[in-house]
Amino acid sequence: MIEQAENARLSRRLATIQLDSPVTFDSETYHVKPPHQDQLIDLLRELGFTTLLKSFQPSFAPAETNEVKTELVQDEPSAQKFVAGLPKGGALGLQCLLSPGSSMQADVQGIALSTGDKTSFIPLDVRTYMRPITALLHDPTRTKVVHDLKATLLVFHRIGLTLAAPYLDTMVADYLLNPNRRDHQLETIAFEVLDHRLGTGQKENAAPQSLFDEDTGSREKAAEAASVLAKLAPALTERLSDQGSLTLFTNVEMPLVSVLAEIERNGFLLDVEALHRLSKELERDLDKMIETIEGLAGGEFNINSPKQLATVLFEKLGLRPIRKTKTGYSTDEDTLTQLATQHELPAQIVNYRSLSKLKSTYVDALPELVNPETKRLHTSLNQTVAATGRLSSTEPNLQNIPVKGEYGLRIREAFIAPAGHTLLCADYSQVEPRILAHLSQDPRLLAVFAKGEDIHMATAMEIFGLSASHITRDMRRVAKTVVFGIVYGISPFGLASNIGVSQAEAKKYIETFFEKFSAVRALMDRNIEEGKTKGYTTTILGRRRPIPELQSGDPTQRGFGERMAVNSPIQGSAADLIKVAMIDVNNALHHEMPHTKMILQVHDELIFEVPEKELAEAKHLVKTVMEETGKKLGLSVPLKVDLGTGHNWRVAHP
DNA sequence: GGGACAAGT
DNA sequence: ATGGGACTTGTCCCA
Repeated sequence: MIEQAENARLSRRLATIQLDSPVTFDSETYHVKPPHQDQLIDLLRELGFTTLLKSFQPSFAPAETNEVKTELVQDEPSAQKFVAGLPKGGALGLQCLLSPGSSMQADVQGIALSTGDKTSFIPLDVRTYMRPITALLHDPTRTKVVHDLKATLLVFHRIGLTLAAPYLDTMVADYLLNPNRRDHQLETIAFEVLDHRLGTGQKENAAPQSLFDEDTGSREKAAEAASVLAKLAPALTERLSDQGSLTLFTNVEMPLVSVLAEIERNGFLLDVEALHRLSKELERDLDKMIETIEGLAGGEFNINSPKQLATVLFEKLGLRPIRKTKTGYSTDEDTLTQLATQHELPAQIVNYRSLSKLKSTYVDALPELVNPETKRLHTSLNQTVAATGRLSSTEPNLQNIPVKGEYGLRIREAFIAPAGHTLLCADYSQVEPRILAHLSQDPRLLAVFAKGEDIHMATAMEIFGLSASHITRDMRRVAKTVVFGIVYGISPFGLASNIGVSQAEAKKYIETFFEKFSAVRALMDRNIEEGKTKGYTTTILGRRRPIPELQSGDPTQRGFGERMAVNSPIQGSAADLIKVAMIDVNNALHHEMPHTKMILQVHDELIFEVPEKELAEAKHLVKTVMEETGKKLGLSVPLKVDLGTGHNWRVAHP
């Protein structure tokens, strides 16, 4: 509308202007036309513009309806009739209908079950008719197809229901098929795989039907989802099989789901009182620091605002900016450390920032997340976020609890074991370098690990060409950083800024490393080459990661892609490995020591809560099973697990 | 809602 | 002339 008025105005104006060049103006050309629906939807989905996609979806609602014919089951005979009428075995779609509210507190109002052509909805207010249904939920010949299985398992557990394997979680399946995507919603998958527009089945303001007397729309929606789930199963299975990920999916990712649910349910005990005391202490320290800082700055300002800080540093105090961000001058730690030579203020800011971070993110935030019923901290371990195959942790993120600095360690101290129990931390020692050795088959690296030598010492000896007795702590530190850099896809610049040497010096280290461990260079070249020709990289268990950046014309983008191509197989294989270990350890614990509970995974580390009496036994079991995982997966190097124990995470950390 | 920054592996 | 380590999540500021 606005465009039209604008166009008309413009046409009139142009008509009054004498033009020298023969430009024709046709205002029609400038009219905004409706988008090319299908192309737009495809593009938005490909780019992961979920919110935009949703905003477009309603206007594209197709004329046809996806309504699913559904039986309502609310007594034993009808339950029996439904179950008896189902074809034997195969996929059973399951969708819970939750009461409104957060997933942790929500109640199950009912469940929809479907084989694809037969669908039923079972309200869960009365339980007398549940027997045939629970038999169905435990039928080992039926694959339970669920979207976000972990959430379903958690909710089921709360209401005393169980769901037996085998499972097919469509969310996780889609993650293995498209690990770069952030969005793995059922709606998106259904549309892409089945061309089915979910949620269009129910009409707006549908009149209540006699069959579904309450909340008709939601019940229909659950039924439709269940039916779609059943239909997705064969298609997703085929896709996974085609890309060589079906074994990973079936033998690792699916069994892992219930392990993760269990970890989340177990939770971590937190010493809230200790954190409260720490908070007071930090507050005092921070107040003092604010005074000092404002004294040095010559006035009040918001230290938490990088923008205001930049004004103080670079305008008021006239310090020379080191580098720019998109929006202004950078004030990150690296910059401030450099500025520290010119003025007292920057060092104070660095200090203030680190304490302020600890206080707001951990000390004050963690107690708020303690579940009032269990009195414990229940993180969410997400299986479908990290593109490399790692897990991620949210609400709270327990994978980035501080480990450095006095205050950082005091925070770890607040993660405790209950009376009569102790924490057991089991840490894979240098998994990534070991995987590097395995993937590259570099003879020197293999030898180092076979002999159980110190990898960083060994590389230091090679890089500097010295015998063990001549390697200083600093040389070992440099070697360690070089190995890390190699794993991440190194550049001389990155390494140089990391170890504080010149770029030329860093380049020399890298070159020497590659001379001594030439199979490692060959591996990287191979990873990049494979990424370029196939479009994706793979891990030891066949996990894929597409790297479209490798095809980019932009050298920066391509460089980025090359580093991902180097890092993803290593980081991803490490993720594969620990996932297998988690499943095996959990199984062993269930069989042999049911009172020892796994309570967290932090990428290469597993944490357990153990009754003190079982500690010796648990240590042995955990270490053995974790180290056996390497042999099980055919690794060319032994795996080493370090153990630590104690009543809090600080002392238990190896 | 995006950017800057900082915490972890 | 400037920029090149991977993967995350949470907090804060600011438009």
